[in-house]
Amino acid sequence: MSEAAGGIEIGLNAAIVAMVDEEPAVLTVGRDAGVDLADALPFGPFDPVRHRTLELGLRAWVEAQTALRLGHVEQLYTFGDRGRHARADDADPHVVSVGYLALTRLVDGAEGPTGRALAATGGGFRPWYDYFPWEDWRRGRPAILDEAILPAMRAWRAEDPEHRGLGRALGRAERLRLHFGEDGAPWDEEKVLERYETLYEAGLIAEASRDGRVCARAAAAPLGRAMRFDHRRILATAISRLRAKLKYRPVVFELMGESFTLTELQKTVEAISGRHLHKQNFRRLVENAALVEATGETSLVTGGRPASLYRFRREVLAERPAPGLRLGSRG
Amino acid sequence: MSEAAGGIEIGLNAAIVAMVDEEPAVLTVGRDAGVDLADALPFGPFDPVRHRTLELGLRAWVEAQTALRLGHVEQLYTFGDRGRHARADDADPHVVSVGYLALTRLVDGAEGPTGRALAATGGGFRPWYDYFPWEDWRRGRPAILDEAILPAMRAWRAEDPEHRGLGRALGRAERLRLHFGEDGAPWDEEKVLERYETLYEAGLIAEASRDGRVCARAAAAPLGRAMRFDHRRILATAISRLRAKLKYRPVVFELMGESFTLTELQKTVEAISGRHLHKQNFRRLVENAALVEATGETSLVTGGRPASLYRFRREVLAERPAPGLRLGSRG
DNA sequence: TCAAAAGTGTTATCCTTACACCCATGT
DNA sequence: ACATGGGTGTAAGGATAACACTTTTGA
Repeated sequence: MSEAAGGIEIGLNAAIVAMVDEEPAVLTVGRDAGVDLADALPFGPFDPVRHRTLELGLRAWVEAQTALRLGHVEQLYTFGDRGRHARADDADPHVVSVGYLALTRLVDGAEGPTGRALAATGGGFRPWYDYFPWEDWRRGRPAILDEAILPAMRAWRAEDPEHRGLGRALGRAERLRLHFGEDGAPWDEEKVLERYETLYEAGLIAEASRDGRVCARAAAAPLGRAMRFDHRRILATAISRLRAKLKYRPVVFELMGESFTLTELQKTVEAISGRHLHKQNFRRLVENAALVEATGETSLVTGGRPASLYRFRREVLAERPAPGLRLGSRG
Repeated sequence: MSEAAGGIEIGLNAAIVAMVDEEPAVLTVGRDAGVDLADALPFGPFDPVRHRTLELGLRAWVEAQTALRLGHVEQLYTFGDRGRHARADDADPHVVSVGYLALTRLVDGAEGPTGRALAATGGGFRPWYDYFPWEDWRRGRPAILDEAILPAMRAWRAEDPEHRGLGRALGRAERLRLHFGEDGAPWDEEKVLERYETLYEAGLIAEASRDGRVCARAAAAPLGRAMRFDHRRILATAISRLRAKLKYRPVVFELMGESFTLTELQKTVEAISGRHLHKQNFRRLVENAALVEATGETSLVTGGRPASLYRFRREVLAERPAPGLRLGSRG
């Protein structure tokens, strides 16, 4: 019980999310080291001598490197996987990495903190649906599902060795039903991680080849943009969490400006949850959740009738135990 | 970006939960080292050379040391706090600890794996409400709330330096309302961690004295049994998570035997969620969630009319996207 | 005058809550 | 017979889902 396993490093990985033109986007760093062609999430080592907590450590290096002001910051998961994190060779020091989700607001287009952020990291904000095109149902069912994913997944299901989950794990058919909505089952937008992991196992994700899997299909027509190490998995975790949290915590407002129209708010929620919402119901929802209040001003940039501007009512935090946008199945 | 912070150790802490006579109990290890008088959660170092993932590492040492078979295992949170984990002196190596929740079933009273588990660790399973007496509302509002906690917390609220949360943090009055149900607000049984942290901040938790806080009140009449380091915080996290998860995943069954009566199931759910449920509504809930099926047998040990025995329907896992006991506000 | 987007009112349906009553066994 | 716990039916209320329609601007 006293054998210490020394030589471990703690890495902090952050999925830093902001809205860029109605699109949820994530900060990626450039391929500065030239090690790999894929995008990576910003990464920083945790130094327990300088920082009292993991979150403070994260905030410190993010703010130092990117000049972004982080709003909501949330720990996602700690990964200790060998073979996923590091490349196959075992010589490098072991890195246990703690994944974080952070929300921020971009002040301006190209100037301001944001511009400097991009310059400093050599990367930039990129729409998260570039990495997960099958998660964007805002304009209906994504074509990639029926054209590429489901045919391949049905083949994978057919070659199922035992047609049933062993022990408590789900079998392939069940996972296809529950996570991908096969056989008329509903699509659950929160199951982003489950879908990613199932695709990974089925060998449809380019990253899986590093894990010693055959990726014939992945090589032929890659599903979404790849990322370094297991960063795409961290991003999938981040999206899952954000989509879930939206419903019981007012996190959207961390991504919005000071004032906004109800349509802008709806577009943001739609962008995050990846689905279309009914205008009328969404408005009533916001209304009787008392999440916002009118500023009295109107916005004329909409193209039609001017829209009232609203601001977030901070008071709800003190009023309601779980303030959020409890979108039903239709919103 | 390349400064490595070496010399860190990864510790794995598990809140291993099982039912002991209608009480949720947690495995604690004895004060073998004699270092501290308080109970501790079982702890093991993570050795990345021997174990591929954190969870496998955890399962390995738990099974080696306790002979328990773990069912559901779930990562809770990773703590890097200095000053909470380690004692104040900075000389010892930094430990980042990953908290886990694990559910298990005790096969027998004193023999079998359980007995050996107790013997091997020098500790045993102890009701979790020993550590959190204010969380047990099964027999109505706990007396300790009105007798000790709320008076002290009102005093703490009165000496609030700024009467309002600074920035996005909640003020003392709001926290008392939302987390402790002051001023007619409802009690939310999932806010176990929030309550513990508020009590900690208010100086009512014995453990806080190690963090350099004055604990006049804590010394006079300690609230609940203390634990070593920040283990009670990990346990609070575990209870919060389990209470929440109960509602959308069939985790209760990890704590039940193969077959059980509906009343036994209800008692277990009540024990975990810490509140009383209406019999009729609970039964209907279980019924149309299709979570169980009758075995055909009956139990005669109830004292009244024999009760039908049921077993968990594993098939729901494949049928429903979120099978659980969505207890409403009354159950 | 028309397109585009904002904003309002109303109804059917389901799920939650709550209540009241009957059944089978041991003592 | 009666106490004890097991088991069932049904009505009221509130939240959700879905519908169609009016209003105000710019071009």
